[in-house]
Amino acid sequence: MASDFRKTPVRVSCFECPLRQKKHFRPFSADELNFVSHFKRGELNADAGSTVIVEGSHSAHLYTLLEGWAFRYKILEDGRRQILNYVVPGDMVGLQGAVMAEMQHSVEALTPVTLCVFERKRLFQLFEKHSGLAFDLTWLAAREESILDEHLLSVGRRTATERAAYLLAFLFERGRNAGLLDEERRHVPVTQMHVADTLGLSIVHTNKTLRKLSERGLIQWLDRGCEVLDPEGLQNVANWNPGEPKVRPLI
Amino acid sequence: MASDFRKTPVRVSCFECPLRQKKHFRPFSADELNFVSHFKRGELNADAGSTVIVEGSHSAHLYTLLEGWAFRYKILEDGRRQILNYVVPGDMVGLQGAVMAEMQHSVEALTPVTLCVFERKRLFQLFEKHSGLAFDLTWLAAREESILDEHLLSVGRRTATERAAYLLAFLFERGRNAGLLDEERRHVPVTQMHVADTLGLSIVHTNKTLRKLSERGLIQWLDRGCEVLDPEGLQNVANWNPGEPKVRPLI
DNA sequence: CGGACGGTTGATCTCATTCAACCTACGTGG
DNA sequence: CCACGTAGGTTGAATGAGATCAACCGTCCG
Repeated sequence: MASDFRKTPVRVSCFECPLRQKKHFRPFSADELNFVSHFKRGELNADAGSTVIVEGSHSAHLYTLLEGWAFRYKILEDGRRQILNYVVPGDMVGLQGAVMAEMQHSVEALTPVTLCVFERKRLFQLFEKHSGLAFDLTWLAAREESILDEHLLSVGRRTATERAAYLLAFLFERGRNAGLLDEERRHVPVTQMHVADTLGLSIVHTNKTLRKLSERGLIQWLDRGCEVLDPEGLQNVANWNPGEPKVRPLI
Repeated sequence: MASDFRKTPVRVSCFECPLRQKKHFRPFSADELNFVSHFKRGELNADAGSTVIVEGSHSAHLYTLLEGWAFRYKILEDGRRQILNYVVPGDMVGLQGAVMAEMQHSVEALTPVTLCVFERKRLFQLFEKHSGLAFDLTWLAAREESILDEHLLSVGRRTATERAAYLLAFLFERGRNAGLLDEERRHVPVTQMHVADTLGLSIVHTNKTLRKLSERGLIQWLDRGCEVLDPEGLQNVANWNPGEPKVRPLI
């Protein structure tokens, strides 16, 4: 599983970072850009299905997803799995391991992914010399927190149909903001197993619930993934709205 | 609801902060202590049951809980409520509102509480001049995240009994570390309604589940609260362990 | 003294799990 | 080239965990 890694030296320079160009991300100052380009130590490539970070590990690195889809999850001893959140380009993973002792969750790639690798040791330099970036880091952590809040509300209090609608609307929104989805590419690369493990449902019931959403014309299920036909319809079913897409930081 | 506030000028000086003395919190440097004592603009007192922060508000403040128990929650339009996490002394609330636009959840007092009030505007000074405290802020955010991860695992994948055991073990642990509980005072001040809304269960089923835990001698339910008799027993039922209690930052 | 709040219990019902097939697409090795 | 295994998806039937409904009790409080 965690075998197909190619850890290469920096390939995409931060100066030409494809993410930075997108209007969804806040621009760096020249100074910050310079720092980040030194902070970045390399890139990590991993195939779909490979485990990028293992729960319990003490990694010397933290990462920003540069390309592809991934997800964070936890498992109980007997194998029950809960997917905690999804990772799209611009999201940071491994911060927990960096500021606390060890990782409390694992991360797995949904598609082939590329991650920027940063050295944990240098994190304190970021805090010391670049308060703007430090603030951004906190911003990202606060945002992850508010996403988890919404997921918790969903799993705890929404019905199966509402949950499924919420999740797909959420994934569509995130994918769109990260530039992974647009009018042509509307394909969210998850299996029904992923949906089940995110929503806290069995796979059979997930299947039946998704089928209902299909029949209502809100989504279309394809091979290993889902096409969101009516994002707003899903939002209505879930009684959720994503709020204005804000410019977000990137490290 | 949000009526019984007494916002007073600083009463407890940070120099004599009762929390700082406890060995669970990391000590401040003289410089940091000085900054924080200026950062703090006052105290907020609220009665049990009062709403301290309302979802959707744009508060000019952020807070650290100095005394008492509180909780964060979200509600759906039709009234379904999900409790997201509990707040104990030393925990910060309102950071979301400070770094992002507005609060995405509400906060309510479980007992009479005292909060230290900080001015949001000054937050950037903290990042600029006190990287150690900025790091601590990130540490706190990362920790909140890992707690939410565990809650999500619980609500999504644990059985009702496991969930209840986890929650009570968790609350006991947090209360103990924050100095709210000890050999004499073992009373966790929640109603069964709070437990239900945390676990995503109905109140009836929560009652029956808690009863089973009582019968097994793990807890004892009292008026408006619960006494944890066997924390380790609960941890075993839930298949959860809290890990080494680490020294934590405080702002 | 009435009402609100918190807790308790039994009966019934339903949403979701589990079990058990079965189907298709895909990849691998004989 | 076919045979087989695996991954993902689908469907019906049986079962069960938890929700809902409906009482009822004690305590506190205005």
